[in-house]
Amino acid sequence: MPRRTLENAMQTKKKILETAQRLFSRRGFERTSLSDIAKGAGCTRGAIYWHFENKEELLMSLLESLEQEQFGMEFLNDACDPNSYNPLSKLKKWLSALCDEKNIALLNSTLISMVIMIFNGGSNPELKEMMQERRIQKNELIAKALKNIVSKGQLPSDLIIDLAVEHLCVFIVGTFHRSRVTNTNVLKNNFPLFIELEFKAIRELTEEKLRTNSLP
Amino acid sequence: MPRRTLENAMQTKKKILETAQRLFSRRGFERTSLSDIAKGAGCTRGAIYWHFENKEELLMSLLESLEQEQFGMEFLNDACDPNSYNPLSKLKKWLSALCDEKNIALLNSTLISMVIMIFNGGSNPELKEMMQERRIQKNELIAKALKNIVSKGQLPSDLIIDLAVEHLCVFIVGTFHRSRVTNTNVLKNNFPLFIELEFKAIRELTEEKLRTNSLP
Amino acid sequence: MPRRTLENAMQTKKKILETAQRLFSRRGFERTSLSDIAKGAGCTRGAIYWHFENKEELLMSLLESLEQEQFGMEFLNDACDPNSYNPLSKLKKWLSALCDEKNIALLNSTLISMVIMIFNGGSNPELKEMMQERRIQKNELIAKALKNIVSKGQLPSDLIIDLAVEHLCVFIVGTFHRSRVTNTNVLKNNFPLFIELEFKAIRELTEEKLRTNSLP
Amino acid sequence: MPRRTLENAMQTKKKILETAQRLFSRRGFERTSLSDIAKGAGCTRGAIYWHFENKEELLMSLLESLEQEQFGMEFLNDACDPNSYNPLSKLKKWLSALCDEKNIALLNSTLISMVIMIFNGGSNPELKEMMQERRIQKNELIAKALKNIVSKGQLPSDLIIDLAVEHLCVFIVGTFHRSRVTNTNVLKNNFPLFIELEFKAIRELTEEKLRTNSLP
DNA sequence: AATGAATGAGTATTCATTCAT
DNA sequence: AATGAATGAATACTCATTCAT
Repeated sequence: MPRRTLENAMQTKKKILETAQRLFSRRGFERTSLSDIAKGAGCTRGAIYWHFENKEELLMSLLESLEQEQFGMEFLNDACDPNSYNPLSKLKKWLSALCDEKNIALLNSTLISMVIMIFNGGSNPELKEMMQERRIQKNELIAKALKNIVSKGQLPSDLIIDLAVEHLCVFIVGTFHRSRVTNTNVLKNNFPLFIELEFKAIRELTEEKLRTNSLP
Repeated sequence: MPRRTLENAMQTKKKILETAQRLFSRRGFERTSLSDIAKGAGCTRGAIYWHFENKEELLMSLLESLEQEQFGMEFLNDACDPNSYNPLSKLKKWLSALCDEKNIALLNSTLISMVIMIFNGGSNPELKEMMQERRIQKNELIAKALKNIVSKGQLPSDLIIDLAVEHLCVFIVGTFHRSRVTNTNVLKNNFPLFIELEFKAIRELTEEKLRTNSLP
Repeated sequence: MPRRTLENAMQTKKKILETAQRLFSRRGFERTSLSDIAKGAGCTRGAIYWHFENKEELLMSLLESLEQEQFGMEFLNDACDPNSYNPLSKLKKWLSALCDEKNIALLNSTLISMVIMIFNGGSNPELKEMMQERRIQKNELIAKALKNIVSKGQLPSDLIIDLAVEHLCVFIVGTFHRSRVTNTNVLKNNFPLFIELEFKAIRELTEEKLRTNSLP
Repeated sequence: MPRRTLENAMQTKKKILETAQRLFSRRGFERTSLSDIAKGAGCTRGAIYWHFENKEELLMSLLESLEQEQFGMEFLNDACDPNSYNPLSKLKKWLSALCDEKNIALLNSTLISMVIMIFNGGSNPELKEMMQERRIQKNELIAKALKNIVSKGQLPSDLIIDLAVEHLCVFIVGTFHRSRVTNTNVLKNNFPLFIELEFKAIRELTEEKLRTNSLP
């Protein structure tokens, strides 16, 4: 039963995207055939090719939608704003958003695992590079936020920014991946606590570094 | 020129395994064909089928060898030993091993990325479960070590073990993944420092939790 | 902006035909898709189907237009006219037309190559037969012209018509194909000369045949 | 029923080649699918891919075999040999070979029509260029032969080589194509005669050119 | 112990065609 | 008169697997 109106066409496209997301996440890009997607979306392979150039473009379309689903990025941007009154709290809010219900749901049920897989699998070098670049940009944003926080006196003025960024990244990445695989709620329930500890650690970073270095 | 006996056969098998490891790590399981492996190993597809049931079994053989390449596990076991004089230092040593040259090399160049990919991609459910189980076991081992350390008075007696395990795991997993993707040496060069900070955080965990909970 | 009536429709059809001619000639029938044609004509596939039954019918429409673009046929007809004063010069004029600028352009840039290709490729048997018939008709026309020329005393009365037709056809076909592939101007620049030589040869045909046959 | 011995494998390859030749000639390259060939050869598509890289390579293999089936090339080479006693007769022999039974059979029943089609159809630009080059080489060979014949005094010393080559080529190409499409035996039966006339024409070429040029 | 030949199912992609709007 | 959406069959090609030798 062919759909002919614009409305129906949009629905078809949406269904294809949804199915692709579901299947790519579940089985991975390679192991998902366009046949599978077509079957799942209730249309033919041909219909997919009407809406998308090819399989890769379908993936790219999916990834673009990821961009817009990023939670809490406004908080990170706020933390970089020199006019912000309390950038530290903004940064903490951003970290909190990483572990809230909605984000965890995103992590577990959607594109993320696909993205990780694509990134880890050697699949698409261009895609990989694109992601690498995005990571670097985010690191720079974090550095900027930290500098801003230091300038507001909320973190020690002798903070070694690179080190702090790295420590924060380890914490973020760890939280991210741990959230995906753990089956307890320990992390989720204690995330505010962990955040506090994280900033305590950052605050003591320089001092601790001096102490460590002075050891034999 | 007839290949003479066992010796040569073993060499063929070894070459197949090495090539498979290299290619699976680089391109992923799906995108690596037996033809590729055969070509890389200097034999024919048929030869692979002499040594392995099929492609999956070849993968499994590879994974078994992973087990034996785990670095530093003896330190974690030592940290659990009630007779150990200084279990905390053992635990620190285990953590250190995670970020030393050899382990980083392992992370970046071998099976690990393959495993992650296989784990993230839904390829093999049994494989996934097997890995989940191993993770739980390791968590329990860490819990045991922490309890042992507490009993030796090296960590506060009111330490909330679950919380500490989780915090440590976030740190470990974060370090692990961050090592794989970063292109700077910041993490590697400051790992001892990060470990010290980690234990400082753990030491303050309970106290901080009480303070956080008492907030409005 | 509504396309107003017949005028625009005709223009669309014309554009489709032009594009089809160009693309069929360039890439061949099989390798040209209706999508390509639609794109080239600035319309959609659907529009093509409004004007033509299907791809084959589009081709047939194109071929019909070939009929009318035949250059110089009036000269050949003139050469057959018993009332013609100088049929030989008419025949020469017809041959000349075969190699003039316009015809060469036609040969190289239009349907002809398509026709040859279709004819050589077994695509359409009916088409093939249609062309075969046309060739026979043309041969008969040439025979008629030669007889007329003989009757006017412009060629020897003992001319073996069949032989002369064949010789002329070899010359025509050779010129035709050679024009298409050569990249020099030698043929084009010397065509009048070649025509003179051709008739010289025809004039000596019978005599030469007798000589040849009398050899051991 | 899989074939396993070398002998059988060769037979399979041969059958594939034969079928491909037959089908390519009959229906053209594009319109012949590997499925058709496999069916005709009594094997699977996979078997074709065992013996040939892809469809194009299968075609190339076929074309290479054409090279070796070229009749009479030794005569053309002989005609170029400065030590040849009678190069003119060698050249005539080469022309004769073009129209003998065996060659005509080749023309009508084998690869030739495929080659023509491929050449006319825009199919493969590389293939086209390859053929163009071969044609140029052959022209040069003919020029060489004519010069040799002139040097032996068998053709006038003022012969304009380029012109003679072109005239000969028109004759050859015309004969070639006319042989393919005609349904009478006139050409075949009188070919020696036509050759004699051809050389008569060439002999008079320069003289005739001077006469033509001096016309108003 | 290993090769070389072959199978057959599966994959992405193309394209002529249809048809509601 | 023409569009845009969709179908479905066909196509070249890949690859895990089988098996006689």
